[in-house]
Amino acid sequence: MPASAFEKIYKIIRRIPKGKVATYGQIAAMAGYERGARTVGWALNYHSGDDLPWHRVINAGGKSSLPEGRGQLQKALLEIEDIVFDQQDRIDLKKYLWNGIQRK
DNA sequence: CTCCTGACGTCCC
DNA sequence: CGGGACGCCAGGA
Repeated sequence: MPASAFEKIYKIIRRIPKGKVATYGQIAAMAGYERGARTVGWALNYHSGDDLPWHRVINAGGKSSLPEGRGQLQKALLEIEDIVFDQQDRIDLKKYLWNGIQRK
């Protein structure tokens, strides 16, 4: 039982399959907060655990919003998941964006 | 109760 | 194309 909105967000993020990525807005929309993209990021920042594939969460620009420090870590983790970055350190959302939003 | 902040998104200039 | 500002939700002081 989702005691807080975080629970829902965490749950959704955990549903992200390997090799796929999701944007804050997308997750927010799936959680029911289409305009609460910030809340998603805030939840992740507040959360501290390895059970959450936070590295699969990126911004609408297909890039990590984190500082270089965590950004580097995130990039490394994503590369391990078969995700590639372009010269601009951006991810090809057309190929790696999680289509779980369709909940097919 | 009010003000501020935050791993975003989108519009406006 | 780049930068600035507002809006969104939730929590902490």
